[in-house]
Amino acid sequence: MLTLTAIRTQTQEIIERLAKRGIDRTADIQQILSLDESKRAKQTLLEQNLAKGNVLAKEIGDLFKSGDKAAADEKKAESIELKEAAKVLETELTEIDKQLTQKLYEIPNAPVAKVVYGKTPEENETVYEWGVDPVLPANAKPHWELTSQYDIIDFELGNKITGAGFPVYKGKGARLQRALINFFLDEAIKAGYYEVQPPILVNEASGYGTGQLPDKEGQMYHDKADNLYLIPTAEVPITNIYRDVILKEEELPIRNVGYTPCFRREAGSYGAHVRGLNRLHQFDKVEIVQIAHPSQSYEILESMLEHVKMLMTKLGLKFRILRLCGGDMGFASAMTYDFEAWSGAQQRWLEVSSVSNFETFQANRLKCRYKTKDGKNELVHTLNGSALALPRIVASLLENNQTENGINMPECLHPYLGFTNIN
RNA sequence: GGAGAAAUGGCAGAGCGGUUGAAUGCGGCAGUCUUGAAAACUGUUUUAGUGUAAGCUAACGGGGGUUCGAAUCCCUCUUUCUCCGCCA
Repeated sequence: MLTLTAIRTQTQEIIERLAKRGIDRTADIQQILSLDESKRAKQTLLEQNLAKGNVLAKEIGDLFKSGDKAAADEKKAESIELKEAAKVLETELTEIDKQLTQKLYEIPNAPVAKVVYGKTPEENETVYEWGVDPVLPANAKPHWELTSQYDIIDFELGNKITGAGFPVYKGKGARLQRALINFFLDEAIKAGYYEVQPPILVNEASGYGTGQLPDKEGQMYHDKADNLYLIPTAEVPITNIYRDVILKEEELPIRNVGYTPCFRREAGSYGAHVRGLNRLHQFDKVEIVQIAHPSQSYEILESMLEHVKMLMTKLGLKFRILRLCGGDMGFASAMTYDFEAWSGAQQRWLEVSSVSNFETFQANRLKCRYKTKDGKNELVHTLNGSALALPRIVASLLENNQTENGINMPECLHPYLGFTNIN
């Protein structure tokens, strides 16, 4: 969530930046400011009351020691009165605070200067493009036909075992998954990331920490018996490692990478554009996460883009990078770049990675700070990106590399695959 | 899953109803000494809110309660440890 300090000191700027998402939050911001004001007023009253109570309690203690019971009892009565008043104040304060927090949770992050105004994906800016159109055979097929032709991914079998969106990877299909995961992890480690293997179920606090809750409650699978959520991305557990943590300034930046399966309910999406691997309920992803000094976070965002670019280039997939417009950005992000791979047979771009800087938005909820040299605690910036998500990479690889004699695998995967061609 | 014990500052570890934000040790930081370092000695060392500041308030795993007053008593949840059971 946005910090109260920012809302208080840069009110107008925040409103203008939020407007880039195509929303007007002026009224909400004003309400937050007035709630904040009445909260502080109430708090001052309560604290004055408590201070009096503390003095009284001490006096009563002293009177008891000196044996002056009558005087002590008199003060006791006064103390009880104070306490009742305090109880009322406290209830009021809690109520105001609840409203304030609720309001703060509802405000998305404010896009930074570079982000353009826009409401739809069409308004995203293309900032980079690489690769050439694949040359496909005359009867080129979309991946969902290729996967059944070569029997490497079985959607029907997944339907039987679990349901739609839970495919079974078979034979070379399964090995391709494993190869990609290992390739992505190894490349990240080479680039200086530290591998972690986090839990794939998280508690409620973690969901709030990275902003999935309360915003995207319905998008996560929820185990009600134990109140745990299946992660929609490794970002959640990996970033939450740093919840309630105060880091040393020299520890920054922290660079973590992790592979996990990801689970998304994707409620309400149907149709041809979500066919095959285009949208799944369970998929695999290697995620890079950085905890950064605020002065370095945009430099780091660039370096993360470079890393993903390198992966795409090695895989030989034609791709482009979009800087998302305000309206297309995720709730918690201050700036996001999407990578899209070209899908030759579908003749469309498929989103394969999303790299974002959240600035202090997550850190504020997580209470992740670093200690400056003069001993002050400041919020860190958090960043993350897919490097990469598998299904659409697989879709593009299969479609773009299909030939009359099978599907050729890119060279970078050969050592991981143990074969060079799916036929 | 059953039985028992426990949870205190960066760490170890006292305190078990009267001022305790918390003894002591270690670690960290600053200084004295030293050519420098070590040792020794001295000082300092949690966080959040509020306030221009002095200060005030809150926090001893989380939540609730008893009391004029709770780290200390009670309830509850969570976690950890020991023993038993089960088990990849």
